[in-house]
Amino acid sequence: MATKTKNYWLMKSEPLECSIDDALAARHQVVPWTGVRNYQARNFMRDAMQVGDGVLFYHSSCAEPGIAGLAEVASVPYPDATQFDPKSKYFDAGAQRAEPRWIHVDVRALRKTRLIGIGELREQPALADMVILRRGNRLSITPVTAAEWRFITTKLLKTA
DNA sequence: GCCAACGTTGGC
DNA sequence: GCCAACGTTGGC
Repeated sequence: MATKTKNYWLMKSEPLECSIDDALAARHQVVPWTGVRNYQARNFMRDAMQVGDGVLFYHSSCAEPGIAGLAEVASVPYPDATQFDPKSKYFDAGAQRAEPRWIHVDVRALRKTRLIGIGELREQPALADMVILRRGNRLSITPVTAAEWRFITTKLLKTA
């Protein structure tokens, strides 16, 4: 069986909900990536992610948006329990247990990094084509190229 | 709080 | 299937 190439992702989290510190403090540093309610983002998790893929842990909707840590995909895709919980803000009345609509993976935080703000990311010619930086981008999970990953984790983070 | 951009919904 | 209205995202 052929081993697939490792892929890379940027995953947004609101730090008030789950910051990189929260993730590092979790049991085994693993958090279930619940609450994604966008089909494109779901499809990345369901169809393309593999255990061990690299993840840029990004803080969004906060005072200092940017990359805050490194993580990895830690599980295969499985149904998001919050879709069935009427008390959850992610409850989806249309989701059927027999055919779950929302699927997610677990993410393991590896380490906190210095905060690489969105402004700094935009300054890098090497990152000019990053999906996250595209005009109007709102996707909470976006693919990162191997070259972008290498640039960020070696060049931008070499002293961190 | 503003608002551009985008996804979803639902009437037709 | 079209598309206007509406809701959400997320940086600023």
